[in-house]
Amino acid sequence: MPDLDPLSNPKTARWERRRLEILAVAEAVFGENGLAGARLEEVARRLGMRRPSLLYYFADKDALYDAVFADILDALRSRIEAARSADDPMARMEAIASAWVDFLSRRPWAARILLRQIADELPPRSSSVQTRSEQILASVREEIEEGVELGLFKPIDAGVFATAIAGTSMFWVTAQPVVERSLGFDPLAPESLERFREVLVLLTRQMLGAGDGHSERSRS
Amino acid sequence: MPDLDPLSNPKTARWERRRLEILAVAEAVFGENGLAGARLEEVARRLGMRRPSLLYYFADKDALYDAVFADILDALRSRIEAARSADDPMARMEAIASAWVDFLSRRPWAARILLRQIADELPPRSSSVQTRSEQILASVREEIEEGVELGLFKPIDAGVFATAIAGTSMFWVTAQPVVERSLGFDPLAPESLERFREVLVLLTRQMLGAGDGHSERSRS
DNA sequence: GTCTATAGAGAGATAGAC
DNA sequence: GTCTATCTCTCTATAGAC
Repeated sequence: MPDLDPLSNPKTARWERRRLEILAVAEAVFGENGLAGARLEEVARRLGMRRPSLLYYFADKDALYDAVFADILDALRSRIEAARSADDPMARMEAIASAWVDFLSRRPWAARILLRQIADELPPRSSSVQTRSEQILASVREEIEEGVELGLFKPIDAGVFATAIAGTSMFWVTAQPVVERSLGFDPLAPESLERFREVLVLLTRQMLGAGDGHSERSRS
Repeated sequence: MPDLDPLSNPKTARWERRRLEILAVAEAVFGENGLAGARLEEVARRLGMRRPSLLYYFADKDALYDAVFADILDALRSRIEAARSADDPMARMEAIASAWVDFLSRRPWAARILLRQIADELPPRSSSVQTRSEQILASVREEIEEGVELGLFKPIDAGVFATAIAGTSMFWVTAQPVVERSLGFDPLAPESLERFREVLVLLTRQMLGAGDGHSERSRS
């Protein structure tokens, strides 16, 4: 990330502001089209500037994408950390699950970018990105391990849990146009989101072992 | 789909065989790179032929992609239809959920292609593709509605259910490299898949309202 | 059917004026 | 800082020989 040098210069405030404007627009364009499909021309157009001007702020297309992605992960991480303030472990896990839906539904382009990142299977583009992803995963794992140690959670694999919550949420938010067309309702409407959040919380409790009150050893 | 004319010609058998070979390779290349990122050069290379030869079988890149996608949906649909043969409604729903994981885990490139298709938010590329998607969704909805009418299922929205099952499964299969690196296990290993399938079946029962044997009208 | 050769269209990146 | 002009590369698609 050659653009992150904290120059601590004069005029840096205006530069930083412009940078953030570009990031916001780029998030939408990358979200709509993916990295390969996105056009710098389109980013510039929406900002009312010309293509080469973008490259004054970001070294190249990849650097711009990396900055967008890092920004998404930072925001996500801070949401998740905030959700960890609840008192008991199960409430924390439910809050984490809710934080996911909240974040993704308010920032749907981010959901698409994350989804494509998974689908592209690429190793994270930069080590800073990798670090951020791992921090988020580590938080979730820590919470689960704590609950397990306290005897409150089933020893469910953290990977299974995180995949189920993250995958369902991302898919829910992202599938909006398809679902809306096929089934005649809008997954991002407040009622739909609320219903979905309930399902997700149920899913969380189910996976972690606290059902509706009855635990279940009756199967397996 | 200009390639689908059932010419019923002589020599058509060989032509059809070659077509299927190309489709299989193209599925992998599109799965790895996405539509925009895939290179026809790479498809041709893996087949030991040259780029223009591909265009003898498929009009252009988009037509090739559409054929790959249609093939995936056809295979998926026949799996799901097969899963509907079980006796009671809940067993059918569990079989459908299992069919998803089975299909996706055996055909991981298809999972990526489906995932990107969702992320790309595009209207289906051709009407035949749209028809196929809707048939699959309709099957799931029918099953749910039947169970609801019989009083066996909660009146859960079909969209919520399908999204949760499909999203979790696709994400599980696709996130393989990321999860493997971060958490130290392979989501496609048989044991992992089995564990995941159990979670998915639990999730199915939970969402549809049949817990561990106790149905609950106690809610709503 | 498959090839070589090539046309043609984008798109990213750079040079350099203002 | 932002622009115009342009270079260069990559990839698709076509023409036409064999």
